[in-house]
Amino acid sequence: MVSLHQLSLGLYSTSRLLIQLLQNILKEYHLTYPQYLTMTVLWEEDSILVKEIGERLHLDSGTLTPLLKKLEAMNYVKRQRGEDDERTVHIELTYPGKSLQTKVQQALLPLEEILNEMPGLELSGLNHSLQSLLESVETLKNLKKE
Amino acid sequence: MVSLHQLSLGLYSTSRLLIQLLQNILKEYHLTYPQYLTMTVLWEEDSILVKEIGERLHLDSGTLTPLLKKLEAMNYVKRQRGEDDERTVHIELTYPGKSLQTKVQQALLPLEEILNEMPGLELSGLNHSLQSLLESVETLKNLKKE
DNA sequence: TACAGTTAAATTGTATAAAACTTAATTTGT
DNA sequence: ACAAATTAAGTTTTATACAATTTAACTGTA
Repeated sequence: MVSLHQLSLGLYSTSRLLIQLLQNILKEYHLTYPQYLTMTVLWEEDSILVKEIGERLHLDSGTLTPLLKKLEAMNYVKRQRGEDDERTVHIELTYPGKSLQTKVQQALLPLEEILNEMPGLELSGLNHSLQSLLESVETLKNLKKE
Repeated sequence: MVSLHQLSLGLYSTSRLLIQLLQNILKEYHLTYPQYLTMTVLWEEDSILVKEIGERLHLDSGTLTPLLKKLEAMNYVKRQRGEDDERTVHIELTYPGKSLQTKVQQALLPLEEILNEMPGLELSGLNHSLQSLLESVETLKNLKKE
């Protein structure tokens, strides 16, 4: 039986330390990690609702609204009320926001390569297990909602 | 080659969602997850320096100082300046802090069992890979310090 | 033994997270 | 049609994270 304590501490520590490495690279582009994540969602699919960004990153409006306002202030995104449904806000990339993609991805490549070549690390297996655990945890969260 | 983006997002999401499940249980004891982690360190070794707690949890004094003051306000720990070295602060469990251990661990057991029995989840392998990645990331962080 | 360098906490400032609540707009059930 | 329920963002509050700076205390060494 795996200790829940050890598993959660491992996830928590590894996640935070890896993000620190990433932020070190991202700071050159004035992006925090959650801001970068938001941009990656938009690079994959432009013009998307706040709610949809939240679903993909598991973040809610309390986190995203101020974050998106900062990205707007940096002129990386535009925010527009939906015409059909006035409750929604559509997020669109600006030209500077789009051009950022290549630069940021290039800047992250060296770290990606170093990690993939790290001896004794089997990242694809880890990645796969993580997705399974994520699904299980989501299932449990939804169960408790009833 | 495993995508750094996908790996970090998996770690980040899974960590946060799992912690949400844990907080749901911990709130009955008025503990947040980082406060719980701090208590687990003290349950393993009582009377320890802030710096040592920080090393085990990878947290610095900017996070721990206010957190420990809250635990002190709840009467779970005592904070004492070192007599030999006035710069240090020793953290000790109070009696209520010690008694909390059994209660909290009991309360977490059901979730631990559910996760261990989740079909398709191989937690011990995940746990092992996580520790390897954590070590690699620590190594990289230390390299960059130079 | 001065004293530059280091160390441990604390403080400051910025940016998340997430629960709880509010507001405005849309949907639904009858 | 229309009141009730739901939904999407935003706001508020509390608690991290963490970089950067500050302060006080300790240490090695010329």
